[in-house]
Amino acid sequence: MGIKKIAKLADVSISTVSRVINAPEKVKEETRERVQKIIEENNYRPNLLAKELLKNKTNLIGVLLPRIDVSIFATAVEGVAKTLNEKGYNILLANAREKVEEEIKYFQLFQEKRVDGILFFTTELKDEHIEIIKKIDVPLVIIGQKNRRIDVPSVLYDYYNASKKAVEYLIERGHKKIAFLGVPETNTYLGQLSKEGYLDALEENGISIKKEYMYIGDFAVGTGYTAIKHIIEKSKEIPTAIYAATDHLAITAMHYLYEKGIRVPEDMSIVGSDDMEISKYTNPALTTIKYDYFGAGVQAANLVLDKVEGKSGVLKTVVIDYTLQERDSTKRIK
Amino acid sequence: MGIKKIAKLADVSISTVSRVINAPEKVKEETRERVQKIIEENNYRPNLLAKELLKNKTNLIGVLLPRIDVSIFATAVEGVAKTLNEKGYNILLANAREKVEEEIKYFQLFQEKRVDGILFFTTELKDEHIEIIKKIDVPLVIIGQKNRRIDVPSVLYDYYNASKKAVEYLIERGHKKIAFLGVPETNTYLGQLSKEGYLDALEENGISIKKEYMYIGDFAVGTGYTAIKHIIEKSKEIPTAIYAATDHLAITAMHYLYEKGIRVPEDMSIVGSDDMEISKYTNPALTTIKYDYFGAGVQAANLVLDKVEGKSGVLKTVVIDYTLQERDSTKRIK
DNA sequence: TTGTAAGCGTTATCAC
DNA sequence: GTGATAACGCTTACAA
Repeated sequence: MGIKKIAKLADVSISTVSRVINAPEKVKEETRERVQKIIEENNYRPNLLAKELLKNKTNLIGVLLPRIDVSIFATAVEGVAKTLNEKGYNILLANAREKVEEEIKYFQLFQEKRVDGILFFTTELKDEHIEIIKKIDVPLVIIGQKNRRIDVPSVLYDYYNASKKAVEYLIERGHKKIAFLGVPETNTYLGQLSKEGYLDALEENGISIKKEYMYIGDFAVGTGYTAIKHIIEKSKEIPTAIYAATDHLAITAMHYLYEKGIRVPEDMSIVGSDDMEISKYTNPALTTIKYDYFGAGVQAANLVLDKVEGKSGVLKTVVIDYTLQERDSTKRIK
Repeated sequence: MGIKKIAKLADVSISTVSRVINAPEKVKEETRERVQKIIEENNYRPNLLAKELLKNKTNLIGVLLPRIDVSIFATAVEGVAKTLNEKGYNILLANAREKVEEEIKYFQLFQEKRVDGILFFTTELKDEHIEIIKKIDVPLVIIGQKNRRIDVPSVLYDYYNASKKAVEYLIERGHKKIAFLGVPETNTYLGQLSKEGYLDALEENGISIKKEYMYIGDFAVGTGYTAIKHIIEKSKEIPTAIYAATDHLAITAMHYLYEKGIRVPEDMSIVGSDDMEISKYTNPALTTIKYDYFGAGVQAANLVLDKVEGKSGVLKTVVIDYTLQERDSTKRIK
């Protein structure tokens, strides 16, 4: 029992205690001090549940993501956390471990816990998602995907242009035999767009596309190793350059090249995508596309707060910019 | 308005609606189905705030950590999340961005939000922490530190023995000139213990300690680079091996060696500590100490749940084991 | 099998 | 300045 106990001890009504906490200026100094003292002596903390129930406002944002131990999500959440906390909101973290049923479960939970808004990080939008999202009337922002069947603000990465630019960068340096290490296309935005960027860059430069230079792996860390091994073993002509859709792919591919004595960048150029913290320190340092994941988190948080706080004219889709970080993993040839 | 609306629409009392949700077997099938249908038609979700207020139980665990975008924390949180979710608990995430005031603020918030338990990940226990922790009567588990002034269950990593073992491993391979790349000692457990392990290993093997072989950096990613640069430039005799207290230190040190044309392991052996996902793919693959961070999260979650659910005989301190992952970054000499 | 009503800990309205 | 009281949306005796 909280405020009632304090009221009794201080010999005032609960309204006065409430005022001491929320509007101290409305209470006579003497009373205020007496009540304040008792609050501190008893280490009293107001029960926010009661307040939240009454006000129908929790200052809680549900953050749903596939995994937290993947740096692109962790970094974005860092941006989310900073932004939300500055504005007095907190995070209900839901780690769905890449299971759709878990995600659905969490959408229910978010509603029952009466979160003020939802940030949904995902690599895939399935029918089940669409269906439940249509029903939810809590402010929602999706990060990493977009679907025309639902009208929800999104934060997206410019994977298409980034990939195209990365491949053009290699082409400008004389490369024509360029391998592509990708991720599954179920992941519309990264999987599909990075592949399209690669294909269009080749096409626009009059380079014919070779299926044997393309390998679609998954998100497991070691995939790049398998991918480039496969390409090198199966190709008649070994490529002179690699474009990898993630830095994990690039770094683990480099490890295979190292094992085989294929030197980077002398024998093989490589461009990654992500710019993980560690990519600056690979040997050689990896040239890669840098996305502002932290900034994406900040923007997503701001988008959802705008909706929560009823600001009109909310921007619907934010596209996160990219930059090419030139380092030492590519070489000009011919 | 929730349950009341449903009750009216179904022409039953709110208790019946409540029963349909919580104890359907107590309701006549016919009534149950009618109510259920109306619940679904209206997409009704019970308000957990009301229930939590009444029951004084939120099934929420406050997770306080310095940063989420550091793999050792993110991995541990993955373990925490899995364990908590399996048992029906959720995470209120508090990212304190390494500021003590923020941490204090979150301890307050946790109390006001009536979390059932708290998981406190930290690299440092200051007086302010001790003070507030003494006052809190919510079940609490500390991960990464221990202080004899407070009697709180802890999950610790066996940094001392792990470091000693890593250094002994180098000594067994003929190394006597071994550099140490450390982290600040304010971080009792990692900073101090890893240094002590290093010093004791040398001492017990009759190797004299050289100050010039030791460099205490910080947690920034690039520190290893600066550290080994400093040691190599200032030492009369260049060391033949390095033990680094984190993989970040090790990997960025390797990058410096690469730039200088110092070959690993031919000219310099190196052992790290953490076994990050990527460490298997450095060139050469990094020999390092592996800690089970995921398991630490699981154990911490279980500890706090045991306290929350009032199980007696709670284990007070859990020490997380380590293993040495032998890979290709060390060489036997002489 | 179902309904009534008290109570969880607050805030807010209105009176004194 | 201060106090009584209704209300927030639920669960749970207890009564019917």
